Amino acid sequence: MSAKQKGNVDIVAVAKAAKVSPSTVSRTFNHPDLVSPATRKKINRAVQKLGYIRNRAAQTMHGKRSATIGLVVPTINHAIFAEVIQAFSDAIDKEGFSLLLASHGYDLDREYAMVRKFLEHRVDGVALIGLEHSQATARLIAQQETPAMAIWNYAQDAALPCVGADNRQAGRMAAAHLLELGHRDIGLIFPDTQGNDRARHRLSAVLETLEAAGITVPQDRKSEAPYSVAQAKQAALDLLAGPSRPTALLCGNDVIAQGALYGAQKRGLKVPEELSVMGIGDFKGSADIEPGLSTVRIPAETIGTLAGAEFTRFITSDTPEPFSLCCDLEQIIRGTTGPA
Amino acid sequence: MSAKQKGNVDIVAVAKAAKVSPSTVSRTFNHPDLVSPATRKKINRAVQKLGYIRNRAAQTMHGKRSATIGLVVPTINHAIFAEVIQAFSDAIDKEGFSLLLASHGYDLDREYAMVRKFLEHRVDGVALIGLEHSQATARLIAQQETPAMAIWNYAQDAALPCVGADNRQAGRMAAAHLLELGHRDIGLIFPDTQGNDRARHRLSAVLETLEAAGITVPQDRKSEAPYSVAQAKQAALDLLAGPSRPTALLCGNDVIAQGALYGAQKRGLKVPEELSVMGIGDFKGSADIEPGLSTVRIPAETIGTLAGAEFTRFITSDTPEPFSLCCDLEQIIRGTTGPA
DNA sequence: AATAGTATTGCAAACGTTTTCATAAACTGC
DNA sequence: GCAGTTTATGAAAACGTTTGCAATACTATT
Repeated sequence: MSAKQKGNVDIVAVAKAAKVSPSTVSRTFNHPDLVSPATRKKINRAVQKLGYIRNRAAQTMHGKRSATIGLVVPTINHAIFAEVIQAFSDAIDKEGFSLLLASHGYDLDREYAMVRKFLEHRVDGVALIGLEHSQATARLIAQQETPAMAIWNYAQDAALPCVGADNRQAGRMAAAHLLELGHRDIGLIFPDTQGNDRARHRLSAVLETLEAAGITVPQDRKSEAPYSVAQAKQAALDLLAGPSRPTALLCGNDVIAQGALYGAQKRGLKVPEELSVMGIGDFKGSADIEPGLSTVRIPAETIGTLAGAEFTRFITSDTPEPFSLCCDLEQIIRGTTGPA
Repeated sequence: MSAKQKGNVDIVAVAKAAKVSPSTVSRTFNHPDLVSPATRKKINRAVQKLGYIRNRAAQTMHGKRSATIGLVVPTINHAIFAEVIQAFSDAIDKEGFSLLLASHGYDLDREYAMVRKFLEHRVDGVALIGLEHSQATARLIAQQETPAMAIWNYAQDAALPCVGADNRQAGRMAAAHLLELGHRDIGLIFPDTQGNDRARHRLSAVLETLEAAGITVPQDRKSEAPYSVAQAKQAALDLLAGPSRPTALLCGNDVIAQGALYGAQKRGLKVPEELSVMGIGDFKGSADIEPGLSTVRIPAETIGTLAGAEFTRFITSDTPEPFSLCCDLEQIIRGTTGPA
């Protein structure tokens, strides 16, 4: 029927119940074609009866893959990463891998600690967000010879295989859109770029693009806010408080843009007539805000799925070749941007 | 200095380098007080030099804890669960545990598969969302004697230790608020309650509360939408299309409420003057929408943190006693609800 | 200086698998 | 029937730890 006495149902208990050797049981799981159908049936019955569950730890110890992949993200609680995590998780699950997840709160030393923790668990691979990591982290994964990859950023000369998008390009596209609409007095709300190469690349590309158009953004048009709707809203309120106000706000990502939009609405400003708001990211939900958020689409789900698929392929391949994928960006023009 | 030849730096390599026995090395990690400071120093130097990283799989196999906890959620890509996951992850990380995460997309059979997968990895505990699970899942964890807990729901007579809130109470509070404001024609937008006891409890409590006030909600005032802003928006548009429209919308959670709000705005309705919108959950961001969303606060972060803390305590305790915590709900009245 | 106790270390068995090698049995084709 | 294959199984070593037990070295007590 079911539940046998103790909890120690192992492969030899199954073997005994099926009157075969442990080796045969193991083979039934790993190379079913090598064991006769009759024996297989006997064994499966025993497995059922005893409620046997394979012990991955033991397999791992033997040198087989652990069938786990570690993913270290800055934060889970964040529209954009949640979406990649979901997609990545689904993709590797499809290949039989389990996801070990940790977050470091944008602290590269904690990132190192998390990677280390995962290596203790002998993950088959470590995936990180972005391409900026501490020396120690790089050394660790190199030395350990554990497959590693970067998600979210793409760069030709990246030290790690990566699947992501070009954040500089994203910054350029966002700025270009506002320039095309004739805006010349543009406010910027970006997060702290320390340890966040995504934000840094976007910001520098934005500034370069504007400069190329002859625009230098004065200090009082630059504001810093973390990826929080509430704090971005406050930052926007401040930016829009002065006697003169910008005609457009370019935001580090859609969360900030959403906050900025609420801030503008609170100030009673008509968007996009009196103020344009431009985001970057195109998060789930950005399309549904009223008015719909203009932004640069970074295909989070695609990136997550692709990353998971490529990484598992890389890990399971006998002849692994490095990979790198650059996902296309897209200007999404909705209702928050209009002519200056 | 660093990187030794192969990748096979194990405890005996360290032992050799430090000229002690493997047992002593092991003890240095697990019972440092049992080994002399001098020896410890020698060993630590060897560890540094060789870049040794403990092998959890081997420890696990020996019968020690795996130091992993499996968390199975309906979906990651979602405001509300992202928040609990984050809090739970942080809480167990603080106790040295790693998080194995999987999602099942509201499919209880897939949930079973995920739990099984985790048991193969010999997680020290399995945490599930909600109290509704398949028979097979229950049997599995019972038989395996793996600690298990439920997050998000609370019920006195729960089969599992749980940390969460009373979703019926949440439904009652939401309905009560609208009744107090004098609403009698109330539209409902809820997700499919199949395999989702949170939603089911909320909905039934809402209906009971309304009925107790003499109100029966006609079929054409009930709408179904998944937890998606876009689809909820559509559902709201439909509900508000008829010749007569409800004076209030009560939504299954804040994501739906957000969609409903956008739908109302799109219809050109003034909220809360012409239509009240009530949510449940108080997700991150609900406070910042314009106008701020009225809702019933379910303290996701608190729940996650508490759940993580209680669970690890339970797992590591020599004399584990079952636990259960009911987190308080709170009516949060913001700008989307007003008198009928 | 002998004894008892304590602190430190090593030996070896155990944990649950997988896999190499060897063996036995069952087929080939003549 | 017989050598040569092929197929199915088992025995045993290996993976990297932890820990109970035994052995040794040191300390304090008389």
